[in-house]
Amino acid sequence: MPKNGAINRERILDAAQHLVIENGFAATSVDQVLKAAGTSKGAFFHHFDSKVDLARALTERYVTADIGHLRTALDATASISDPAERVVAFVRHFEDSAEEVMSAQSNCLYVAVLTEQQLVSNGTADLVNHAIEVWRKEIADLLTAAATSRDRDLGDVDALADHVFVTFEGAFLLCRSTGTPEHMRAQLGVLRRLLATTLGTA
Amino acid sequence: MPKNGAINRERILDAAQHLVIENGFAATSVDQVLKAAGTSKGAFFHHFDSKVDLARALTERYVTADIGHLRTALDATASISDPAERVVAFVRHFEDSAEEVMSAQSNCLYVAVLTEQQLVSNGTADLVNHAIEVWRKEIADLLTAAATSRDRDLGDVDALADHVFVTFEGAFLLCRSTGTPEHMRAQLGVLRRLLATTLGTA
DNA sequence: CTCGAAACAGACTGATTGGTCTGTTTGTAA
DNA sequence: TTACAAACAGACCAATCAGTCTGTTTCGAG
Repeated sequence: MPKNGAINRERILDAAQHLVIENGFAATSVDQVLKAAGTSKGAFFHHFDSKVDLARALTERYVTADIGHLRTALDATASISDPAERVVAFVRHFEDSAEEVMSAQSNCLYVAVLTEQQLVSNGTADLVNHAIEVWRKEIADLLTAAATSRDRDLGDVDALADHVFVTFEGAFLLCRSTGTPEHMRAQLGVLRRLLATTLGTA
Repeated sequence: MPKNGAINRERILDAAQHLVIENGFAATSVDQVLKAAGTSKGAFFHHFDSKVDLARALTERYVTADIGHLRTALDATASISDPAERVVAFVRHFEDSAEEVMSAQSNCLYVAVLTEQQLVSNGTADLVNHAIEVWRKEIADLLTAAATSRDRDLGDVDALADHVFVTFEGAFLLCRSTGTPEHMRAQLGVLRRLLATTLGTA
């Protein structure tokens, strides 16, 4: 295998991710990406079939990282024996990393992808759906365990689990609009408080 | 004043709003808008200085309607004497209109606007900020009254108030990704349950 | 009826777009 | 060292873009 193309490919993805999160997908031109990545058109279309193929690859990588963050939070709280306490600690884990996340990116790639129907209908949104389903399943398991241990009725557990994703995305937009990244931590704090009260972890 | 231009202007805004919500702002061309509105380039640039000026006008109108929905919900629950009960009824009001909203639009214009940095930095996002602030203030007042009447500590009331906006936007994205508009009602239901528990309205 | 400005219509333009094509460089296996 | 494919560079192209310009229509004031 000649010349390690994977490195350049990653450089393109890095530059593209930054630009797409910042300006949106349609508003980001291939030429802009090339300039930012310091590479050429030949390289780009060698690694990607088209611009929408870039979106696919971008989302694929982002989803993998996203699920990685979920696993990290699950692992970090795995030793907590009380299921309700674990749910609270799980959310608090994200609160603790909120500043770090928001300083690295001013928005979520999912927002940029879901904004454009062409990406939703061509299958790129399916990748986001996968992430949503993984989050839902893992968190629903945590919540079900907590509900059982505290003998509480949480209603629609899947919907409650989805509310974590909803809080993240909504908070991203709130931060973006106000230019105040601190909202992310605050909204995760709201989520934690609400869950703690509901689970009786006062 | 010759020929009622306001009518045609509204037609352009209607067509543009639909296209921008569906495909995003940058992915929507002026020509597409003209075709959908059944008008011409001359008409468009007579009513709008530029394409970004269209975004401004679009957002302005959307914000007005958005705040209108807030007022409607406030009015509809104004007769409820128990402040905590009113908060719950306030959220339930949006639950009841969730299907209607989601059948009319598959996403929120705010998402499309906030996706593109050019619109965030040129002042269009400031219009969204105004809407956010109005919602925050009105809901914070409701929450403060409820907290006082039930003698509860809600923590950061502004952040809790913002969580309504956060839930809306997050739910829009969840619906959009999964193609399941029912998530909107479900997420508002989650929000209502969490607030009811926190306010002690069981 | 006239006249002037607002309200349009649509051909046109220069810049930018995603994508192609030809040619060159690079690394490796034989 | 040669052979070959992957990795890349960049000129090039047709299409589309936002925006301009010239001319026409519409309508209300005088």
